[in-house]
Amino acid sequence: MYNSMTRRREPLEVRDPGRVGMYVCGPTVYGQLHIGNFRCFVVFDTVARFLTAEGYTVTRVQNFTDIDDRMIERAQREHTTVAALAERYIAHYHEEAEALGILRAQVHPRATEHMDAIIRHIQGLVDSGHAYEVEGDVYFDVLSFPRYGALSGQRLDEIEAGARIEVDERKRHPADFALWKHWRPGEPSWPSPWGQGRPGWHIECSAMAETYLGMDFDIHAGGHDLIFPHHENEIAQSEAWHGGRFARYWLHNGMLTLKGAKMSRSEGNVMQVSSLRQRYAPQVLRLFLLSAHYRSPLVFSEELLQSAASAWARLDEAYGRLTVQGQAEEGAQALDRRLLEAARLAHENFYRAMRDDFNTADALAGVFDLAREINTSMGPGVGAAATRRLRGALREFAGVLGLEFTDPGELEPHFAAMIRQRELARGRRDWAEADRIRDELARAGVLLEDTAQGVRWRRA
RNA sequence: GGCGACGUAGCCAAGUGGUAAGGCAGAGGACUGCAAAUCCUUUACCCCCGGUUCGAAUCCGGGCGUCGCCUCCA
Repeated sequence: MYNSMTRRREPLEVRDPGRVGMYVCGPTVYGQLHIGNFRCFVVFDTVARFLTAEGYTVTRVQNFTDIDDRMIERAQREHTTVAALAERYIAHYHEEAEALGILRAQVHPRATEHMDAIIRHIQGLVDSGHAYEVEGDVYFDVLSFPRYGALSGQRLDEIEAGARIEVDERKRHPADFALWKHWRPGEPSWPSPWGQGRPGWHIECSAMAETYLGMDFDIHAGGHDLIFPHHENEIAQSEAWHGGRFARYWLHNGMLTLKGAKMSRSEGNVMQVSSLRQRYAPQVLRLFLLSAHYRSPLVFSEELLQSAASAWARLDEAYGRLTVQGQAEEGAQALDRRLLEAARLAHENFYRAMRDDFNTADALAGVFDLAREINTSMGPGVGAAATRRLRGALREFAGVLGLEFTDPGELEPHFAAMIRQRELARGRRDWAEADRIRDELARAGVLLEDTAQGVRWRRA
């Protein structure tokens, strides 16, 4: 898998055999989340699912940033408290995440619930000379950490030259960043050795990652836009205090763009998951997000979602064919063998692709290949054992990708009776009656397909 | 100005040295009472110009273009 730190693909070598500790930078919960935010969570949920399928015990930690400038600003504007705002949008996250099939992380820590660890960490940095206090603010001293810039490739003199940083005369270097911010009227605050105040943005992730995963944990993941300064600063804070390595592998997903620019809450060019969900099945949204490699930028468009919807229908219908057919005691040997071979090949291709830096787009190709084989060969003559194997294979692939097939269930008896009536009508070439019944069933959500092997039904 | 990514068919997209997966859309065909679904066939000067190599979409150099970061950001 590709490691942003080394800019190379590397084999996964975990700290503790059989275990993967993974920290995903979560959202700041000041408002609705958009599909671009969720690309990250879907991608790394898929990574976690895959690593689990590979036999690792995965501990995923995904935080909520529930105290920062925007939260304070939004709370004041809405005449509510920061805490209430956080509760509302954490619930919002969970609702949308569940709809998208994102598994709960083992831990969803919140910054405000880890003040002790945060303050201890800042104190450690102050004590070891990596941070300094100015008028109740505490800043990290980037010049005290020689490796600063290793992840992002930024050089301190260039950062200075960039001149996009507002000059704060109190800081020793323009790139020094706040670990602790002094209290101002109307803001939530916590007591600290430097007076009432609140943590800066980056320190919470260091403190929480260390709390739950320790140093030198396996995978630190997040959006590509977090590389600098957020992740760079996390590394500096953690490694300056503890020494050693903060995280082994850094994974960054590409941005989702809309109208030629990164989808961003501050830019306003967003598509809310909540509104997309009204028009597209969660599997469709997920398939769309996984249709490109996770590190590539991805363009959002309705056309692509339509395309994903058609693609998902293809897979779902192939799966449906497995549930309503293939019940023969003794299957046609040649056909069974052919299908089992297709399943074996799909399995091989799927996992090879996923092992290659989580190449979901490539992995999906194997799934579609299997779907075509099912569409070609599946019929009443296929044995039950082979059918079960195919169903298991498809469900396994879907499970790794976080997709769930529609289970058509048993056909209700009165629908079955209607289908039999229609067959009788067709037998006497009473097309008007046959079409009438078909239309009625369609309105009830049961679609009929007349095939060479007989009539087949599926749900709309 | 600095750091980084990307440019493959109408659209999306995989493919890191041996003449191009997969999906969507289109066209033609098969099947069908019709419909739907499905299957088959079909569409690529791999951004441009040089270079390395027996051989390059893949490596190197130079362009052009798009995007991200350098400020809150998944």
